[in-house]
Amino acid sequence: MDNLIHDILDNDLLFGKDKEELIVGAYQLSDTHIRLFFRREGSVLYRDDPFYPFFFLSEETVLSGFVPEDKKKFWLVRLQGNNFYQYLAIFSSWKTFRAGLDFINAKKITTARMPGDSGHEDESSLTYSKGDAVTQYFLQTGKTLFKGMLFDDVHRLQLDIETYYKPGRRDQGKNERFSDEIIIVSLSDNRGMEVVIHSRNCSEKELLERVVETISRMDPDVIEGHNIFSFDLPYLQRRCDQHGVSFSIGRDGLVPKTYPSSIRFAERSLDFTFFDIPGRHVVDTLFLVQSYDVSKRSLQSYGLKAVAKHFGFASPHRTYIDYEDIASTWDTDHEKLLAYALDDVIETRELSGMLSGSNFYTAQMLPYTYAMTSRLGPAAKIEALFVREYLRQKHSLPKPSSGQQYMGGYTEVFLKGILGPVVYADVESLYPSIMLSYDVCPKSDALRVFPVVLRDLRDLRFKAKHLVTEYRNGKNTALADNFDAMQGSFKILINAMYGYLGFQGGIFNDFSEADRVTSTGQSIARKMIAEFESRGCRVIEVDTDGILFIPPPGVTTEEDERKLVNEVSGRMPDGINIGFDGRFRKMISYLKKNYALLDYNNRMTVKGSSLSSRSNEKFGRDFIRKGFETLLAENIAGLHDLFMDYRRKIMDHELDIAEFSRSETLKSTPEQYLEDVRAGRRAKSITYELVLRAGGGFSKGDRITYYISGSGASSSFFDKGRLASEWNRSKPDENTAFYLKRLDEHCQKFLPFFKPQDFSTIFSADTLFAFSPEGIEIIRETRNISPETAGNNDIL
DNA sequence: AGCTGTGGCAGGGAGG
DNA sequence: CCTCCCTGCCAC
Repeated sequence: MDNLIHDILDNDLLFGKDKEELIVGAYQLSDTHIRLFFRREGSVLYRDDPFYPFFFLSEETVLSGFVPEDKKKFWLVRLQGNNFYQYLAIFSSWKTFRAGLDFINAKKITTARMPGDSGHEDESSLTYSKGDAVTQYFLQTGKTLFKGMLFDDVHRLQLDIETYYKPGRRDQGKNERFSDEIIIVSLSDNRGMEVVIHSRNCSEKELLERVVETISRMDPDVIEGHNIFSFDLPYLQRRCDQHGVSFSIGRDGLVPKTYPSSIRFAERSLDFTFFDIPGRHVVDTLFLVQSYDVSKRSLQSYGLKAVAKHFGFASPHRTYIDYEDIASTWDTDHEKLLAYALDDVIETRELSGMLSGSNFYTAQMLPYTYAMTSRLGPAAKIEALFVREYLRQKHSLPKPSSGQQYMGGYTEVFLKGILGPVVYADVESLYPSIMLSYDVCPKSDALRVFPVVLRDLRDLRFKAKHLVTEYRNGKNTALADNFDAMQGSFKILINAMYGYLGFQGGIFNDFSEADRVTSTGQSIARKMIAEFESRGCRVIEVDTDGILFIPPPGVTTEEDERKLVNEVSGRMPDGINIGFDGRFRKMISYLKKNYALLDYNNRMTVKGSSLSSRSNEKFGRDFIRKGFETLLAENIAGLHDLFMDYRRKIMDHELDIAEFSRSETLKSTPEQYLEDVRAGRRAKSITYELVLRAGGGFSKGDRITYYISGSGASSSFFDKGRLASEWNRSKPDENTAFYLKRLDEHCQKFLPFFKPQDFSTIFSADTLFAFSPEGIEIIRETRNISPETAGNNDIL
């Protein structure tokens, strides 16, 4: 158990099919044998067998911990995958894959189960075939795990297509979208190859043939693209079909298999068609970006160009062409379009290089392929680590417990208003630290794997981080980056372990342990508050593991502040450390989880859904931001001017569609929405009504950008939505009354900082008298009276 | 086909 | 008007 993770790294456990009687997992024991785990009558048995595709029964072993009469207590592994044979033919690298093939050929094995078999009939009903079919099937199902390899050593190819867009056609709906011709396919790889194949001098059919030939010749391990599952691959496949070109981009000339799949990012989920390319892994960088944004929440758009700019690897000489202009650019300046297409794949390469590394190293720890790992959520990965260790120790697995978690983080605002100076301190890795220091372990974890995995992951991360520093100092950037990606993969798993405890479907879930983690977190937060207060700090806000406070008068320099934080950190329980995490000149404290911070370089950051949300109109976000800056500068006349400026722009239709449109993500299918509305399960909504009226062309996961049209501030607007693309600058029909109402709603954010009378003077257009800030005072500080605090006051 | 958690705010439809 | 409830988005 000491070397759990290393053991995991050295063995391949692969999951099988989720059916009643069959194989639930397998190790690759050696080049010639695998160990198969299978279940029968409630228990898990295993046997060691010669290599797939043949296996013979040897002795069966019952796993420990299983109580046959107590079926409720133990359950067998919850399985993944759609065809366990597919998973059995997974090898550590393409080299061992070839060795397996040679093994089959050397032994002259001529029978195998064929693709399409459901795989769970009894032996007598199996379909066997001869000769080449074995080889074919072997290849068809083959995947590599990249055990022990460095990310840089794997051959990754990036792919992007451009189509000749005929205006008006795409808007007809999804079914029409394959009618455009492919004019450019750009390819690059991580070994410096960059090519653009285009149809300037050849037919589309010849273009497609060259693409298939090029990919086969390059023979990459991984194919990457931005939105590749929903656009590039299905498009290429469709056009190949139409031209009678074999879409054989898999290894050994095999064609991809497709099946519908879906992926979830926090609260949103989206459907896509998964492309399983034999012998290769497909990675969609759009998924990587969205997954990244779940924790960072820093991206405005998930489009390739926007992301490249955000991360700072967009070339300053990069060619930009609007979507609608692709066809005309192709006609007038095709060299420019070729440059544009090449920039796309180069940016995809950069993006993947930055975000893929941690998935790559996670895959080396898990019984999932690299492509699978890059699409899986964190809970599945955690569970896989546990299941793998249980099967290795030949122990049966528990069943998920039912119930729910009751507690979460502690959040409180003590002071509101305009405050400063401010220090931000936070408990380092609060939940993982608690789980380690307070010996948290699910009650169903009979082997007590949970704390061991957590500790090992932490130690491994520490070692990996150490290596990053070492290689950075030694100027070995490539190796440093690799180890940075590796420590990142450990970090993701460490942070996911708490969430897993409260996960309904987790077989090792334990809601009371999850509650123990959060309630311990709450008392640590309270202790932290008390310690800072007793040193003369005035606490502004606490949220879960972080605290914002005004240091006492004597503490003025950063050094003083750090010393203070250190002192409090020393007073915390063993294993719990508080770190200094920033200092600010001023802060606007508005509500829980909603505030603005002004640093010592006078840069302001705004946090919270009520102050800066992507679902708000851009003009509203700008108004609040500028308003807060003005407020921090205590410029009252400036606030009034700002309000008047926006009011005039709205009334004179001076705002551009980008400033007053709103965007929302479709979280269910339009059909599901209709169904729910009919059943009275949900109310009507502008976005879905809009999509239904547009008649197709939109699906789950799409972002709808719309505005409110018409006139009059009626009480409901669900039928007044228009797509942003329908807006006409020369005939602006946005609903002025609605947007003035929205402006007023945004003004409400400034209400707490003024007396009611002053507030209405500043944010009104009364022209009877010229506006004067005379006599208006900013309310600098309000003590927040929460129910809890109010109770304490009564006692006092 | 696969799935990490709670806490908090805003907006809008529905119905009294 | 108001409250209730749902959805969407965000902090941690």
